[in-house]
Amino acid sequence: MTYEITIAALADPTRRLVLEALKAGPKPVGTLADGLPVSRPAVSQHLKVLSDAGLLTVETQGTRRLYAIDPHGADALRAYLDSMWDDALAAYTRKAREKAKRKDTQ
Amino acid sequence: MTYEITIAALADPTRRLVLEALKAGPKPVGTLADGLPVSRPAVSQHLKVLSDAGLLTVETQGTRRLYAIDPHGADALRAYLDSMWDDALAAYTRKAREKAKRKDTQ
DNA sequence: CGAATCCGTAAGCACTCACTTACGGTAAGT
DNA sequence: ACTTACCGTAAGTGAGTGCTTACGGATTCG
Repeated sequence: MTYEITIAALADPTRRLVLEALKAGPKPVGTLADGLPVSRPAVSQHLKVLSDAGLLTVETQGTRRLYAIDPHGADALRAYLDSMWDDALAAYTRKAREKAKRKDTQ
Repeated sequence: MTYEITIAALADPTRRLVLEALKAGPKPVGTLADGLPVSRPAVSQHLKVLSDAGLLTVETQGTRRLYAIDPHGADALRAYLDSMWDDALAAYTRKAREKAKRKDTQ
């Protein structure tokens, strides 16, 4: 899964509430909607977005559908943040070191 | 800085392009705009959003303004991802272990 | 087989937001 | 002082999206 879709999925506050609710464990759609400030169809749409982003897993049990957090759903996003900010931090420290060296040789 | 603003700032593709461009080092607004598919005012607006999110630092040099990646800008977001998905992973492995145990005692 | 439950999807609407052009303000060069 | 370069902001517009109500499909229970 690409990290772009993951960021877009996490950008919505209601979808983050869904994830928070799922931290306690898998839940069906109706139960999730009861604890959220939006309607059940809205929750269903958010669950689709989160699933497409690879953040959730689905398990069908009869007419119910159990949604759960995918433990590896945020891996790509974490890798992106690491690559972006590790490079930035390296450039930062390198520049700071050069600055110190210049000051040293003066 | 709260992670919500960080996610919202990173959700836009053009803003991610700005960050990619700044990986090579600090740049003024005009130089950034030359390498991006949008106008200079658009870049200026994106830079404001990124700065408000704590992802960028600004340094004024005469009439020019040098923007650079803040090395600690994504810390809050990383902490959020860690707390959310470490818990999910713990719950997942715990459940898997219980499942194995049940199978064991059968 | 019929009723009820659980859920996803379609259609429509209001709102947000990314973009553009136009403008004004500040610092450097002649 | 005047011009030029660099930049932020205001105003307006169009596309994207999160929400609702309404509807239809699938499964379970009587």
